[in-house]
Amino acid sequence: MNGRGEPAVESDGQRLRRATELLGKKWHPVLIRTLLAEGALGFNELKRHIDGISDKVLSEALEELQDAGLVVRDVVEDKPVRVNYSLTPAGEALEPVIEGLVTWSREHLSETD
Amino acid sequence: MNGRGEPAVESDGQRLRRATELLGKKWHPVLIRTLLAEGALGFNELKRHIDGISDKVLSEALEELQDAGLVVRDVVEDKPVRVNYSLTPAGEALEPVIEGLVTWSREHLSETD
DNA sequence: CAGTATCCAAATAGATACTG
DNA sequence: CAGTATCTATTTGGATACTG
Repeated sequence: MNGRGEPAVESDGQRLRRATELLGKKWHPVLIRTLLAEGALGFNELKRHIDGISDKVLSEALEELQDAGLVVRDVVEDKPVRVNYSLTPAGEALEPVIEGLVTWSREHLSETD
Repeated sequence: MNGRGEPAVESDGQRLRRATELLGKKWHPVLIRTLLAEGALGFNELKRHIDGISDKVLSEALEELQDAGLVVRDVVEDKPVRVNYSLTPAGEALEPVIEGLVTWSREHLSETD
């Protein structure tokens, strides 16, 4: 099936691009790493962990991570409402990849750029 | 030493950011992956492997990868001159990380975005 | 507490044409 | 073959103020 030369399934190259595009966003890696280390956190809690991020940018980043299926948003109906953010299994599965990046960076990226 | 709270060495967070910033550039991962698979390649050769990249963008990307210490440029004095690009050990050390990303993407990133 | 709305600046990428 | 020069478009990130 599929008459012309178009690949029937997504290529590794495309997959790699989508993964690096996602992790290349300025705040995504540190957000994921924080949730890996701390478990579920509320919006402002997360914000305090990150340092330097604005409400708007945090809000956008969390939306993107939800859309990608890495983070779940859980609304706890209290007064005032509380919203918890935590990783999905897909998000948790990034742990070895992220640690690989940290290790690679430590061993091969000069500190003086 | 170092009186105030500034970290004496770069934190893992900063390292992670520098690594993902580098790999988050649109063409860097596929460039690295191509050089991993093919070894040394000339400018136009590399360009043919990539598909869709312009001279300018390829040229800039290669410069950035050299500056980061992942790629070496080797000028062969022929007529016409030939310039080979290949990976440094630091570049080659990315192989498992990149394969980890591909695998993670295949297993956890939905194809329908 | 958990966000939105605006407006703005900078970084990134691409098209196209030209050079030694 | 191996690039550089321009100009433009798009994407991303940030400051600030406001809302339920």
